[in-house]
Amino acid sequence: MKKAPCCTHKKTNKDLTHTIEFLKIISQEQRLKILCLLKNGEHCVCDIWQHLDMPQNLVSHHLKVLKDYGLITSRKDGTKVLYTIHEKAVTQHTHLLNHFLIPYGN
Amino acid sequence: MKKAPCCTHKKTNKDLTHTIEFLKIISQEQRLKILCLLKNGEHCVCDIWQHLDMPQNLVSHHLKVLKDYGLITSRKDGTKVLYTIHEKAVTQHTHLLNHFLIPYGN
DNA sequence: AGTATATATCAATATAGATTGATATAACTA
DNA sequence: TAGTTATATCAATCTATATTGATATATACT
Repeated sequence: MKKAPCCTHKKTNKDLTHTIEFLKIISQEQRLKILCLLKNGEHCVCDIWQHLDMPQNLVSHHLKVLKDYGLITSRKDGTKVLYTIHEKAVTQHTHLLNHFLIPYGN
Repeated sequence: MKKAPCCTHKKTNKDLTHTIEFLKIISQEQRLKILCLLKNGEHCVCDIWQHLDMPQNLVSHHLKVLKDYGLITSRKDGTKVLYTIHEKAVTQHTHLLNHFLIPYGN
């Protein structure tokens, strides 16, 4: 049986690990909603928790997860902290994902 | 604050639920490996568990999850069961995912 | 300085789901 | 029919992580 590249090559295996990490992070309703909200512009934490109707500390926690993995960035503005999607990083990860799902030439 | 479509519209909310289900299913190393293996051709269960070095019953279980969600199909061939990726379904789900992550016009 | 608002952190609990071991079913072969 | 191979199912356990409640920090305002 011919071995598939996704499971043999070291580089591809590393890519797989990264893709799984990425997927585990975004496969969570609250976090995907946050990303979707941020993809169209900068928002502070209070915007987010009021809009998504979830506790402030939980939003902060999810934002930390997203930021730690480089999917969003932040900047301070007075007492507020404004978050933005890191479009380039997200795009790179989705491209990597497609690599594992879509056959060559599609 | 202008509400983002991903969280307001009923249709989009339904899409979000489906996308989350899809992501939860593929955000699992063994399952993504299986999909990656199947994306380049049909394989029986014994191919898969031998190739991915995991117990047969676990492979069967993951295959069931993937099939129940329509990401793969199967056909019998004697004692063997051959599985294939359902390319169209996978592509549809990845498109839906991009909708939640990539800003309009990108 | 004292109060209010915005955000972050931490420990504890709850919960979903991956994995394992044992066993069942189904088809082919001698 | 008995034995062998391929696959599926079930119950039990293990593990990761989302959520909650309480609290800390940091900035702005009077």
